[in-house]
Amino acid sequence: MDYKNTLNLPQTKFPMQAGLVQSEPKRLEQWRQAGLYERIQEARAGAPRFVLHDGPPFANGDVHVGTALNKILKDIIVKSRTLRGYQAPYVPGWDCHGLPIEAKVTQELRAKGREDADAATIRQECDAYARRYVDSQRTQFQRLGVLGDWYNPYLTLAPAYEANEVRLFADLVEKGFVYRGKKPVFWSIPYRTALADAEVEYADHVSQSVYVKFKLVGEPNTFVLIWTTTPWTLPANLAVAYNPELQYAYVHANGETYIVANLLIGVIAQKCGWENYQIIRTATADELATLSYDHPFCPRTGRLHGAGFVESSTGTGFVHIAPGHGLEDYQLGLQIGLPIYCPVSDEGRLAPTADLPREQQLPESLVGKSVLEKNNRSEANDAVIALLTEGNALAHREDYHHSYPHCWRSKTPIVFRAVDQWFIRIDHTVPGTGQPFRQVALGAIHGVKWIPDWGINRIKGAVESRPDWCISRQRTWGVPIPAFYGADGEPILSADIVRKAADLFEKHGSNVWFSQTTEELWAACRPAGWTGPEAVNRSQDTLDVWIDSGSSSRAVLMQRPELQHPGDPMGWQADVYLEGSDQHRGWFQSSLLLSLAGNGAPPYRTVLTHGFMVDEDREKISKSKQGQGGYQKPQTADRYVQDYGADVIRLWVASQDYRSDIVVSEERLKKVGETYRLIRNTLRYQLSNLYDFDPAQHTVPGEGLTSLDRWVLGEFGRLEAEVAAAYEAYEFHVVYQKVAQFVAVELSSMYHDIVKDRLYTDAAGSLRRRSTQTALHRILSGLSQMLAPILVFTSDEAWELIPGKPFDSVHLSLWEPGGAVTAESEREAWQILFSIRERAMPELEKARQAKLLGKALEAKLTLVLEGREAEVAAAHSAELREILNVSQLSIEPGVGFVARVERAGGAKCDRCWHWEHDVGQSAAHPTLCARCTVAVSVS
RNA sequence: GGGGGUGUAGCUCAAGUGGUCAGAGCAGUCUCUUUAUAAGGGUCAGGUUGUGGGUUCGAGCCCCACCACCCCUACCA
Repeated sequence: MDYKNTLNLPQTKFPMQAGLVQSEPKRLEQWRQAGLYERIQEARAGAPRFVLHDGPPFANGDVHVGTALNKILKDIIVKSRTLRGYQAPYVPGWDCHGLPIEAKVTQELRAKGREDADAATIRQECDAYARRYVDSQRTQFQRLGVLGDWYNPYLTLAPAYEANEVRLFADLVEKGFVYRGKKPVFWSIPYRTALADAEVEYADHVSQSVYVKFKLVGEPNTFVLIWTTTPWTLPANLAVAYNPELQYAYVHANGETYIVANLLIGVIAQKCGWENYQIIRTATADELATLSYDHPFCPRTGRLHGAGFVESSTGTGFVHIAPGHGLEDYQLGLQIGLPIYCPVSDEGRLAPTADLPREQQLPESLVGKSVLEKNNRSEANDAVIALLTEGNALAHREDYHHSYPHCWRSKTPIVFRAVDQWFIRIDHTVPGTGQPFRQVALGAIHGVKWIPDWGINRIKGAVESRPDWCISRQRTWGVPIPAFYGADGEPILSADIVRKAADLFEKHGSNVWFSQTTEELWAACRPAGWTGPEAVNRSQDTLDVWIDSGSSSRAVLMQRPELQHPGDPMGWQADVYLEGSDQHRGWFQSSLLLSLAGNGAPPYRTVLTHGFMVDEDREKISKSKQGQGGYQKPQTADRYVQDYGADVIRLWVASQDYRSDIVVSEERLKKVGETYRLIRNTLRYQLSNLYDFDPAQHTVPGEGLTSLDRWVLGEFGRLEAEVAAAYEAYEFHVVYQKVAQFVAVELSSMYHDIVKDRLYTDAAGSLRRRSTQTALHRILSGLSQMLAPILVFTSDEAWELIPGKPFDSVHLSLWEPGGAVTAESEREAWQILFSIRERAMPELEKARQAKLLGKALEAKLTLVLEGREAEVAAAHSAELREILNVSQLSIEPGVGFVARVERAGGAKCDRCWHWEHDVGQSAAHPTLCARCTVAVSVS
């Protein structure tokens, strides 16, 4: 007779093969139809709130793996808090304004021959463009298993958002933070606009550096030598700076006399080809202060000034000062009363200005020369160098390799250029505190928790060193700065005006600023009882996009009822912000400054930071490398999802400590795929052995469980507690490590392997089997729950098949970890038993290698034990035999540890494969052991 | 050029205030199983903790220098 079908062999609908790429979209659809996100929020109504505020990605392009990492981490946090009973809403957002979209749209319009499109038209196109990408990115984010309020996100282009952003701006105006000034700012020539610090990327660059002779007035044949990497700024030169702390000397060479810094003489001599130079005498700082020089090609003179920022590491010790082209130059210029002279037009061409008499300015030959570089050369540089050569003012010219700021969009080198712009004054004295805003901000930083803790240094560094915030952009696609200009050209800006504009934006969208006439706008925005000048023009500038996203505390956190912490006066503050570490300078900072200035408090309580994606060589994933065939496939989220499935991607995200860099490689993903299969098979094993288990009827209470089951539940309880703590601390890689280890060791290698015999061969309804099923059921539920934030699809798939579950989705369930605890004495006994097992296994393996036996059940094992081990083993000999999985075990007291293996006696039971002496006692079942005979007759 | 971070077996992670702490899992090897079977069990092997110094009776863990990579920064004018 074939007894195989009398066994309780595993049965389940949970497939071994996941087929994630096909199955995940189905589950996603199931969730969508069920309104899972909404149901979760309803289920947690009244529960304590946990708010993670989303940093808005830019609504352009496909979702990059790095962006996917960020979103997945956020989702893991939200889901894990939800699981623990919090109401954790997730409102995704998108950053919709800005140069990349405007550039793309104008390009498209140009291609369609619509070069004459006006601002309002361009903006409508931009709006449509941004929304298109919001849709496409939304789909990609959802595919990752991220749950949220996807169809009610926050968009920085929404009229209500713009209105609240502008109201926040009004508060800043009211408190005196905002001013208009002419200062050097980053300027993108191709896009004809000022750029924010955060819109600048550093890249390697080769500059044409020149050593230039400035002829001293009244000292024949004597020159001050300056060095610059930007020859095109020389027409703007108004002074020369030296460092009073440095030593300078007169040097005679090639028949001329030069003044340079002592420390640099050697280097300069080599570069300029001074073969037999002589140091004539030192030049004191007092002496230098009296000197003036003739500009090399503009008919004017300048003076020398002491300045601490001049360094002696490179150059000549003298710095050419152009207050219109550098921040330090500008500051020095202000100090000594120089005009902020910037003879470069918006288009990046040299041009005279009204700051100086025309005759003192650049020669006609330079006018119109373009500063913009192509292949490391620019017309302006070439023309200036030609003039210098002509005038015998060029001492040396060489390529200079360094990293230089570039426009993030056009990838061209930016220029520093003084223009009239709107600024936020960072050192503004905060009304009511008497403290400079910068100090207030630094103080507030200490009230926020930064994870990892070095994050505080980053944000402090950013706030300490930042200049005033240039907030105006010469662009169309953005929130207009609601300012006007009077007949005299002076700006008109007040909080009341701005608030009225905000109301207008709220009603009609900010497009009104471009579609209506100045008269109409002024009529709508002019405050009642206005006594100031009347507006004749409106501002054409838009706000820096960092003001957009940085205003989300006002425009989102304070607006949405579901994001408030009821009963907390500061309840609008988010619990967590989570972005890449570059955002210390970016969104973390802009959000902090704006919320502090406008709302009076930081927008967040904890700021979490993650590292960046690097490839297998730990080099950053770069577009250029992609272009050179460095990657086989595009580094988009979708591509990885299509290859591995979202759950594997999520497990990969969880597997690494995200606080440092994240390695993305096929090898790594394949390894994680292995772990995924291990976990999946574990869940499958448990499910498949619960096919006939109804927790309502069959659950065995704690005291009735077998000791082994109590042991495993105790271990599992400890795991749950550790995993819960790891989630709490945002250490998901610890979750991964602990779970993977537990699944591989405690479950797969130990418990599951041991318990197979009971589950398959005991009578289906036997206490021992039901006891083990009780444990499996408990572990399966808990395991699904602790995996749910990471394996969002797989855990739900398993959960669905768990008998008697009280929630229809694991994501709705409440996870209460760390329930069962094994008594200490029982735990100690099991530790001893497993330690004996560990030492006995190799002995069994030796016998196997010697071909004495195949499976352990063919063995009889004799253990010689001493002391406590002997005691425990004797008291638990049945358990010990079971965990060794041998047919026969004999324990003998003795000395030390000896394990003797021989073939088991008796006969092999046809059903359970144990070797027993009681096989054949039943006439009905002559090939069965006594235990199986009972099992067969019961069932 | 400055600031911050990282660097432990092929891969991910561990190793309170320096003292059996060099460990785990995975992958790899050999092997047993056909009652989780495109699964499962067992066995073995793997690292002079980026490099070089130093402090100490004793250092992945403290100090110094250097190297590699990542992030931020500075118009080296």
